Amino acid sequence: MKNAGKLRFGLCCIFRREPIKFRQVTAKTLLSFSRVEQLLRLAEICLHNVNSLKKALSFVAENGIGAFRILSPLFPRLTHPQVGYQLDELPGVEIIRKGFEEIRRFRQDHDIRLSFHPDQFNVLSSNREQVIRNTNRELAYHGMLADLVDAEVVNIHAGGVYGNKESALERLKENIEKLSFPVRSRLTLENDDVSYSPKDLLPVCESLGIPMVYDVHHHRCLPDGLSEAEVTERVVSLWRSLGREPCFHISSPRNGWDSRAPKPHADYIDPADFPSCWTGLTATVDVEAKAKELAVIDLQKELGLHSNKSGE
DNA sequence: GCATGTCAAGTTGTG
DNA sequence: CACAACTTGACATGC
Repeated sequence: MKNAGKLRFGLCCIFRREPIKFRQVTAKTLLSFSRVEQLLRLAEICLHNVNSLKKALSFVAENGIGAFRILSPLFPRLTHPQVGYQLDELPGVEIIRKGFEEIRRFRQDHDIRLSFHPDQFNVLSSNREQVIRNTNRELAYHGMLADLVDAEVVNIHAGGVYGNKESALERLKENIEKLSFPVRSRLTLENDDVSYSPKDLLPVCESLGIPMVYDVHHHRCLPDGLSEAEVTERVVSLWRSLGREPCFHISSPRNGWDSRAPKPHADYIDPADFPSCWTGLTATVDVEAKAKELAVIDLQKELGLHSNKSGE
C-alpha cells in the first residue's frame, strides 16, 4: 500500500455515537445561585469534562485518529464577566489538575495533536477596543488550557473587513504581536468563506511567522485565483520553516456544490472532495463533519489508511 | 417523558 | 431590518 507520508486525521470536539459527552452551563443559570453554589456546580462540570477528555483521547488512540480538537467551553463560562472564575477557586481543583497530568502523558505517549478553535467572537482585526479586550481575555483562557493539556494549536479566523481590508489586516498584525507567549506561540490563522482567502492571509502569516491553517472547503467557497496545489505548497513550506507539521481542514457541503446559499457541513466527507495534492503529505487533516468520529473513521477507510488495530 | 426556546460575546450576507 | 451562518449542541423550561 502507499501512504508514504504520514497523513493523519483529526476529530473535532464531540462524538455522534460514542457515549462521550461534554457538559455545559449557561451564565443565566449560574446567576440564580450563590457564589459558593456556582463554584460547586462548575467544579462538578469541569471534572466531568476532564474525564470526558480522557475518554475522548483513548477513543482517538484506539481508532488510529491522530488529532483531536478540544471544544472551547471545557471550563464553561470561565471568562464570563459576571460568573467567571479561576481554576484554583474550584473545590477539588487538585483532582482536576491530576486529570490534566494524565491527559498530557497520554497525549505524548500516543502522539496525538491537540488544538483549539476559539469561536467567532474572537476578532483581532476589530476596530473596537472592547472587542479586542474580550478577545484577548478569551485567547488567554485558551492559552492556559493549551498549557494544561499540552495542545499545539490555537486557531482563529482573521475576522471582519470593516470596509478596508488593508487596515483591518494591519490591526490584526499589531494585535497578534501583543499576544502573550502561550497564545502567540500557538496561534494560527485560518482562511474563511466570506472575507479572508489564502491569498489575503499568506503574506500576513509569512511575515509574522504564524502558520496558516488551510481550509479547502472555505477556499472553494471564496476562490482567490490561487490553485489548491499552490496554496498547499505555500502553507506546507510555511509550517515546515517553523519546524511544525501542517494543518488542514476538510468538509463537504450538505447540499452539494451548486446550491448558492449557505453551505452547512454534511454528515460525511465525500472522498471526491479530498484534494489530490494532499495525498502522500505528512500533515494533519481535521475532519469537519456532523457524523463526527464515524466520518473520520469512514474517511480513513476510503483513503486506504488503516487504524492501529488493523495492523498495516 | 418529550418538545421547544434559549444560550456572553462579532461580522457578514441574505431574505 | 431581522435573522441565519459560522466548528453546533446542550440545557432549562413547560407541556
